[in-house]
Amino acid sequence: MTEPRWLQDNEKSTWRLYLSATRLVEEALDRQMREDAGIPHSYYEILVHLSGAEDRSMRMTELANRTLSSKSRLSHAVAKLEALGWAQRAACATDKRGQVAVLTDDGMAALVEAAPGHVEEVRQRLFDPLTAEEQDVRARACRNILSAMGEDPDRIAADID
Amino acid sequence: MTEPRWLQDNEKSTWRLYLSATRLVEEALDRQMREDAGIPHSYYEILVHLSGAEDRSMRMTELANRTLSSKSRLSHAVAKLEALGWAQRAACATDKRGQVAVLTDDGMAALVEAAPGHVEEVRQRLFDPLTAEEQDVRARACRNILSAMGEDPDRIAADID
DNA sequence: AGCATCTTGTCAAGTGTTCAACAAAAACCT
DNA sequence: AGGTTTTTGTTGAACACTTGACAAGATGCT
Repeated sequence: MTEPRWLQDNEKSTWRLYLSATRLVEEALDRQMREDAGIPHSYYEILVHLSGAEDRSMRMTELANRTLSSKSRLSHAVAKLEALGWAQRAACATDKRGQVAVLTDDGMAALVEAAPGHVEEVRQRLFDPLTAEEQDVRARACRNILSAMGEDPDRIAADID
Repeated sequence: MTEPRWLQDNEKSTWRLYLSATRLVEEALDRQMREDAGIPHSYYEILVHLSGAEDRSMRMTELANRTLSSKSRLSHAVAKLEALGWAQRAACATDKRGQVAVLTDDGMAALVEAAPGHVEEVRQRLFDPLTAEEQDVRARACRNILSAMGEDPDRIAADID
């Protein structure tokens, strides 16, 4: 067993800054969405992905992958959105095991209503405080981190599978 | 009502990369800690803060502030750590409302046991994939974001109140 | 075809978090 | 002093998520 690669003081600071910043941002986004639309930020993302899909619908598994969600989590989430009348489930035509989640008109309306406040929050928290160069470096850094975790940054950036 | 400042395509990509990277990192850290020590990453942070404090103890409210936690959340968390025998509550000498959380010897042992794996995970996910310059820019970016949210980056970086 | 294996989506139980309500003590007024 | 307001920390209920088990259907193998 080799000696752990402990963090240096400046690395500790970087680590604390990272943790605080990312958490506070996540928290701010979530709070804004809950106050504005009554749903967690992660549910909003489901609406966004559905709205951009063909027929406003997507297979559960694919939707889970794109929203970085487990199948179980997505299943619960869609159940909740269904109860709100913002999504519906339908049988999949080509796979009898399959389900597709569909964004309803009410769901689309809720999305349109919530979008401006959400975008403004994202801008204020994540873009306005950074210079263009810092934004570029951040994007590159995120790509490197994702690559190191076996993800394909291009796929994520373009939101395609 | 003015037109929302919608995100440009490249900003959308940046935003997706950021969201994916930060979430996957958080998830990896949490998973590692749960497998290694049986507690969430956020509970581990409590142990860390207590271990660095005078007498290995801290007032609940101060501990909540430093761990970016609500009082309620911390209260539940410490209850759990107490059940594990890793923390204890004690009355505060100077304020009869107050409680201090104390790290027990068992808690310290658990911390020492879990630390190497945790640090290694942090390194692999957040430091190894980035150049020194990218690390610097990230720290600066986090500072800017925190400042914009009304937090004091220096306080956070140094972990002092 | 028949049989094993994998995939899909759900569900129940357990865990962690938030929210609102609350009691007790401190701090702040005049 | 007496009364309001604030701070401190906990609690219970509702909510969100994870895990593991599961059934139904697809896929692969021979």
